Amino acid sequence: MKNAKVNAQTIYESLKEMITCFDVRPGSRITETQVSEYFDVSRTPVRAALQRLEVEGFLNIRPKQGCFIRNIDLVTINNYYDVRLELESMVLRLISEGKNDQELIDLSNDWHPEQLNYGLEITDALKAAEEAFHVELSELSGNNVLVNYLRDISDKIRVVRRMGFPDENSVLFTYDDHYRICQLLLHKDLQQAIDEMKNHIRKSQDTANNVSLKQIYGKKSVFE
Amino acid sequence: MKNAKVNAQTIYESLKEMITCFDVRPGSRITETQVSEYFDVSRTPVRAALQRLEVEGFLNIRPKQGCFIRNIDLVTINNYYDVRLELESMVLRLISEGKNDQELIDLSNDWHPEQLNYGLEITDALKAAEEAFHVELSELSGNNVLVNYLRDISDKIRVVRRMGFPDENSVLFTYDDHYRICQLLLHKDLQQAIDEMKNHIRKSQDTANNVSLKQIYGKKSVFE
DNA sequence: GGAATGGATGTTGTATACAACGATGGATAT
DNA sequence: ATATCCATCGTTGTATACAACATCCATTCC
Repeated sequence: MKNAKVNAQTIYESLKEMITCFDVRPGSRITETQVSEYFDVSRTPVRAALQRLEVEGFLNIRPKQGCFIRNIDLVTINNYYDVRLELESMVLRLISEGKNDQELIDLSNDWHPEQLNYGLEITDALKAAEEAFHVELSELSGNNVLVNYLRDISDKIRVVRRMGFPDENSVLFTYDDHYRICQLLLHKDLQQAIDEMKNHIRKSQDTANNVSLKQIYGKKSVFE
Repeated sequence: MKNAKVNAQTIYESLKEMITCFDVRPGSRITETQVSEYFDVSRTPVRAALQRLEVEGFLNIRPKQGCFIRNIDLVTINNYYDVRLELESMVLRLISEGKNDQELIDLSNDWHPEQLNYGLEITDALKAAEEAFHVELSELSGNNVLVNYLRDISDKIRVVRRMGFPDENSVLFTYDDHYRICQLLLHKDLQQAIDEMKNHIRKSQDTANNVSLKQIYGKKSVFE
């Protein structure tokens, strides 16, 4: 890796990306020396990045032994989904009590099923946009604590969530769901908006549960 | 400070305690050198502790400038309380769907209004027990993600929460509330348990909003 | 043969020196 | 008097050396 402005921050971001995209295998071990040689820096900024990742729950540092990438655990993933369901419902409730109609209209238009702003292809950009929709929606709640927790959940379920696009049909459904939820909110139909959101999230959760984790664990790690 | 097994972990814990109890004033600046001299260690373990505290939101590290203790902000505190209300309701729902009757009975007995296990005096131990009750309750939900978020919330609202005991009466009410919530859950009366919990939490939130923050900001910082 | 021992190696934990950058204040020019 | 520049100092960021401990494996002892 070229040493173009590599610092603790960029190392942190790179490692986090590698971990959440499973470029390093869950359960595998990485050492500070390995990473520092990979990025061509000293151990100091690497340590900072690794320690932060440990606090955020992406890996586990065992004293004098090494850093072990956290295993995926379907029970925990489901726990995240359950909490997400509750918090996103809260988001909708707060939005319906506030007055952010213009922002809601904009968000709604972004996902208009006839405009297909993000295309129909299953690209990384589309998946990122799907994730961003939920974050932007939460920001309309006006509760930043809520936003931060939902961001954290997004980080933790990213991989399995991105497997929730098996075909183009699922993409169309996403446009429909997002658009409809916004419209229901605009028409102050909170309860149905919540129901739609729950279905929307449960769909993603179901595919997560059906995914064979073998395709994840089969990948080769970057640091091997 | 004597150098008896002072390491990054203990520095982290000490600093966190100081910050959440306002032994260091919000908004004030501390430097790595200050802290390292205070604990009589090098900057290295201090940096680890400070960086962790930054990730957890207790302070803000400005490059080449210093670490600034995060200010208390009543809006954010209220945001935490609002999310807490939602998540503790979820806890009750999950408990009512599970089967942890024995643990519930134990917890209930701990707070029996006629036994007064934790006394009537407004001590630190009592306040810690109040906090522990909610954590232990959440653990009965079986959802560890939920437990972690509630722990985080506890950390963030600790100070204002602990001001929610103005007199002995409030202590008695705490026994009543805790006991009643457990009993309602045991009798599968979920909705009323949730209502009681909401009242219980709102009481704490109200006192938080009425507290004059001056008594917090008036304290003298340890590192000055 | 099996268990205990001891050394070699690898890893994180800590101390320290230096680098990079921001802030401050005084000197100087206009 | 005011604005600009420059040097100094303080602070965090990084590199590196060393310390402490865990693990592994060969050797030794019974």
